[in-house]
Amino acid sequence: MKLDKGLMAGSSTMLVLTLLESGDMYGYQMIEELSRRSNQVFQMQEGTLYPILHTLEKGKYLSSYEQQAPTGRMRKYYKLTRKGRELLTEKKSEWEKFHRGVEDVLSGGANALSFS
Amino acid sequence: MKLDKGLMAGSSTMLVLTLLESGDMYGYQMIEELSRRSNQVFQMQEGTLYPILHTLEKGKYLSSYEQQAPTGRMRKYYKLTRKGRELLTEKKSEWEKFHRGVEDVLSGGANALSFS
DNA sequence: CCGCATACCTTGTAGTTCTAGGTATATTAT
DNA sequence: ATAATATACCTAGAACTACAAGGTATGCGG
Repeated sequence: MKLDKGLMAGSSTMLVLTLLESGDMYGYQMIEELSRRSNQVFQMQEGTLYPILHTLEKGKYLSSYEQQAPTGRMRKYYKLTRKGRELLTEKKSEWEKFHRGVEDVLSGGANALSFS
Repeated sequence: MKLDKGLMAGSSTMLVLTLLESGDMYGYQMIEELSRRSNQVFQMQEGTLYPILHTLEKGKYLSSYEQQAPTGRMRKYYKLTRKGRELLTEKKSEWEKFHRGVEDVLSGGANALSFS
């Protein structure tokens, strides 16, 4: 990533699952799509992505199938399973909580004006 | 943390520096204050905080001094240095970029409606 | 034919957090 | 008095995550 890599930890899985929400994709494509959607902020490395995909597949969060590209090359597509969709829901909920927490701290304290 | 610990990676330093922006604090107090400001979302562990403080002090981002509490106990207060303020500015800027990137991906693609 | 983009993969390293301890003092409950 | 709890600091080792850097292979353009 172009950012502090620490920031990515914990959100990579959510980002990958989110991509697959809009349709099956193969690994290389996910890297490009993630870059495109984030305005080039996220440049995920292959060494980051592939292990994530393998772990998610082992855990039955994704399934995969091979398909020949128009060019003739083989591509390995990944598909969200039901379990994967559930995981994504959880991850998004955690992100919301985390995000709100950070914003609260940055703004000097939760509910600073909530009771006014 | 009560959240996926991966999510915290990379933002803990920013959160600690942010706390010190509003005044000198000692470690134990930071943990309580972080919890309070985040509505109990962030429960930083001592094993997380103290190494961060030591690393920041080694890097001259913080200075420290001891002071006796009204109770008689000694407390080690930390203070932001100029270098620390600069680091905080950087960290906040990175957080903004990261945060925007995640939201863009979650919403299905950057600038999806920007050109309409 | 050679270089580049595509497409997949793995190993080892570095960074971060947490667990699980340890030490010590002050307050509160028994 | 004494035991338990809260305060307050610290560290070593385990677990997880991302990356760097390597490898393999195919298709296309010059």
